Amino acid sequence: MVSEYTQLTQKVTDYDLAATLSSGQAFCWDLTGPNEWRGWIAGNPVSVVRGSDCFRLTGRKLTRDVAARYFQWDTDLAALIKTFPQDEPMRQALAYCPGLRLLRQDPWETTANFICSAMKQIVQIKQINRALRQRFGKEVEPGQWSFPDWRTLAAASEADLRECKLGFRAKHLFHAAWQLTAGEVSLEAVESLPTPEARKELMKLRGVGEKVASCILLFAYGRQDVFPVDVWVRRAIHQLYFPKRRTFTEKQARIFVAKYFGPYGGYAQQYLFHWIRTVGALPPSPRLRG
DNA sequence: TGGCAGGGGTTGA
DNA sequence: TCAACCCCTGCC
Repeated sequence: MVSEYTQLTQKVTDYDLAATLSSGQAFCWDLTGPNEWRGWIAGNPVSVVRGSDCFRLTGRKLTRDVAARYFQWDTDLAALIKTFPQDEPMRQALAYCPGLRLLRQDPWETTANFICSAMKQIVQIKQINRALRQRFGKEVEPGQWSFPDWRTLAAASEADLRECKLGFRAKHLFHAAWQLTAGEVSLEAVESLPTPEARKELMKLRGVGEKVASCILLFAYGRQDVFPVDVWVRRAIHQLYFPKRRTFTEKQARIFVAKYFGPYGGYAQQYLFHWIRTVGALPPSPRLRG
C-alpha cells in the first residue's frame, strides 16, 4: 500500500495556493495544517504543503504530469495578466491577490459540483461534495472517499441524493448522471468541441444552464476566455463599470464581459470575483445593509 | 430561541 | 418573464 504513494517537490512562483483552493472553483480541499491542504486529484487523495518557493505533494498514484495538469503551475501568469484590461478595478483585484490561479479539474466532478451550486454558498457546496463522497464514493483510505462516478449516482435514486442535502438539485444531478450513463451527452466529446458547441453539449444536461456550463468550461476544460456571469459578477460589473446605470441585467453583463476582458477573461473574472467576495469591495446586499 | 428572508441557478409554463 | 424549487445561514 505504501508503495502506491509518491512524493513530489515542485518549484513554483506567483502561486497563491490558499486563494486558489478556496476561491470557489474547487470544493474538495480542506486546510489541515499550517500551509497544508488535503484534497483530491484524479480520484486519489493528495496533500499539498506550500513551502516558501515550492509545493511538496504526497499522493496516491500521483505523477508529476497529473499534478501539473491539475495545478497548472506551468502557466505563464505574467504574460496572461498583461492581456487584462488596464483599469482601476482590475489593478486592485490583481494587487489584492497576485498569485491566484485557475485549476484544471475533472469534468464530471466539476459538472456535479456546479449543478449542486445553484443558490448555494461555497461552504454548503463543500458539505454536499463531502456527503456525496461518503454516501456513494469508494473508501480508498480509511475515512477518505473518492467522488462517485455518474453510473453510481444514476444507479441510486433521487431520494438517496436528497439525503446529501441537495434539495431540488437532487433531481437535476440524478437526471444528469442518468443522461451520461445513457450516452445522451459525452463529457469526453466536449474536450474537442469549439467552445460554443461545447457549451451546447453541456447544456443538454439537466441542471446545467448558461452559468453552470461556463463554470465547467472554465474550471475543467481550460477554456480561459469563458467568463461566468452570476449575480455577484453582475452586481460587480454594474457597480464597478456602470455605476450610473439604474439597472443592469445579466444579459448586458454577459455582452460586456465577452468583449471587454479579452482572451483570458475567465482568469480576469476569477481575480475580480475573489477580490469582491473576500474584501467586500462592493456595498453589501440589501439584506446585509445596516 | 425561533421565525423569517434570501441566496454564486435552472426549469417550465 | 417569472414563480417554484430545498435547505442552510444569519439577522432580528
